[in-house]
Amino acid sequence: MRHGTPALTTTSFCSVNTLLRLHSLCQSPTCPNPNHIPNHLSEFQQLLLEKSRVGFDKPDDALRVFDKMLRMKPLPSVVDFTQLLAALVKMKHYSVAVSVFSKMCSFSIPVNIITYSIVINCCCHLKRVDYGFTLLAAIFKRGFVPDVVTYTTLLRGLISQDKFLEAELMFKNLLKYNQIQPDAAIFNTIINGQCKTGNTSQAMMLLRYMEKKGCMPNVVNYNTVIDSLSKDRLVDDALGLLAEMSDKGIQPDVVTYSSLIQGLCNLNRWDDITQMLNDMDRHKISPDKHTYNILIDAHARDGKVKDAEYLIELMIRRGQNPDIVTYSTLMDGYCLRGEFDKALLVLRIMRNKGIFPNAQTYTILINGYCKKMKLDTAIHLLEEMTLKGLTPTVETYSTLLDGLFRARRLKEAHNFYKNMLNKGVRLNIVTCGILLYGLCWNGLVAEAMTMFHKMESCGLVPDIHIYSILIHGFFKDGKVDEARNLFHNLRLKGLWPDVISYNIMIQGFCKEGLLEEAYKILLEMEENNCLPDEVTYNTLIRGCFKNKMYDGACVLIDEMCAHGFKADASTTSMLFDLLQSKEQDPALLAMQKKFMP
DNA sequence: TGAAAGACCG
Repeated sequence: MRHGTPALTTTSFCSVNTLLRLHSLCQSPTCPNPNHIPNHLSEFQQLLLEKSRVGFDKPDDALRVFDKMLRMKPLPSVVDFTQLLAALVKMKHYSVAVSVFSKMCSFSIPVNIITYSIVINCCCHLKRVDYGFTLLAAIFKRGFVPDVVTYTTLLRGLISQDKFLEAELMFKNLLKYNQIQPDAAIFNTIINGQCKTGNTSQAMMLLRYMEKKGCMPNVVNYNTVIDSLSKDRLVDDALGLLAEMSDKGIQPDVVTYSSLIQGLCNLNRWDDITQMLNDMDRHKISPDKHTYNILIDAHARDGKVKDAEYLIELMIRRGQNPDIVTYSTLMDGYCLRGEFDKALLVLRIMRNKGIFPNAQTYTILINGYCKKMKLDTAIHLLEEMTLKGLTPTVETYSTLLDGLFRARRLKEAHNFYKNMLNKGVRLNIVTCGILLYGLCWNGLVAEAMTMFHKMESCGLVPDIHIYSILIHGFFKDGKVDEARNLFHNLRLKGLWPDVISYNIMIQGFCKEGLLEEAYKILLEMEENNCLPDEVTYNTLIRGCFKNKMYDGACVLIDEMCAHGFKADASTTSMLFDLLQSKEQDPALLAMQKKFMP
């Protein structure tokens, strides 16, 4: 079997890669003299260099280089042509790369497996993994042998198009039929796919498996799993993997620590975060832009905008430039506090720094105004962003739709929704959730059900959150049987209730005075390994109060405290009112002793 | 030989 075509050798051609390196060097601020052109280059090379200096980022320039290459004698090597393709890929001009490749084929320019792999990668980025497989067929037909990179690229393409199961099967077959010697990268592609499809535990198993197969996991493999565990709020498991890494002599890097810090931020474990930062310092790993952005986000979300501002100063002092994410995150923090003047100031600062707000930045701002019920300003911002040539995303429309529904501006919401469909915005599960919630919130449960069936027929698979919204809607409408049915059918749909849906059931039953059924839900949660949270207990306790079941409330309060939860504001005030009243129940008196010594 | 694939931020 041949391994590619022998390269045509040439010494006269200044490689595209070299050009690009020069190009980026000339663009970097540290370049001593951007106009300096070495004089030992040929006229043609200087021309190329000139081109690259003014900007090789227009695909036209690359095409001109390609035409020049075609006319050269001897013809540049397969490596040179491949480098041109790689350069186009680096600039994300995937479709141009594909057309250059097809031209190469029509001119019978030699190509090899690397050339093919690059083009397959382009197809995958263009969301046409099917073309990628057509190319794989061409590879076989021409007698080339796909290597592990070719397959990794295809697997990634499948996964990026939500075909993870196909990717997994293909990977298994590649191993089974010994088509590749798997490396850490291809394992990571699958591990990452499992993580992103919510199967972190399987990812962990694959991490173990690769080791058994003699492919030592590296820091990237660990980072992938650590990140996923952190996102699943299983930071302690992630910390366990960190310890394991050091046992195995695998050095953690800034990505490892950033993921862990992210996980700890979500749990507000500030002491542990400090310890991680100290650990990094000890290991001489400096926080990078991502790390700072994570910390800034955590502080901003927690309302600590002053600390967030300080962190931005700190990152600048440490040589990390704040980017659009940094500023957008800070803006989000201001919006959360309703400090819109400051949010708008950030927008101005960004522009002054030459960082232009994108659709997501506007969406954050629009979301902020919607959450504070300033719908008209939000709508105005939508117009502004469109005028600036930014295309609102499905998230932009969704947040506005949510605002309109909550403000009970139904007619506008309806028009807005139609408008959004006309613009060709593809609905996702989150938007559907917003629509269903909005309809239920306005007492339109029947419309919500119609919409629900419509979304199912469109191929959107409702998740537990969607069902929770509908169940909540039914309860709100007093339709207990419908709510109960929907809940009991969850298992038939292959879904497990989560703590939120259980809480909705408990709240619904309590509202209807069905305390026994509510309590049964609590038991069911424990059976299904879904631990009750503070909301669960508070809801049930308030239900007991309302139905004068003070003994039950007493027991539940003890149980809640034993789990480390506290009575929330509404439970406390309800208890306070009860104690003020004339009722003299022994259990009430006992509670009084407990709470008000 | 080279040139291609994998992890972290709104």
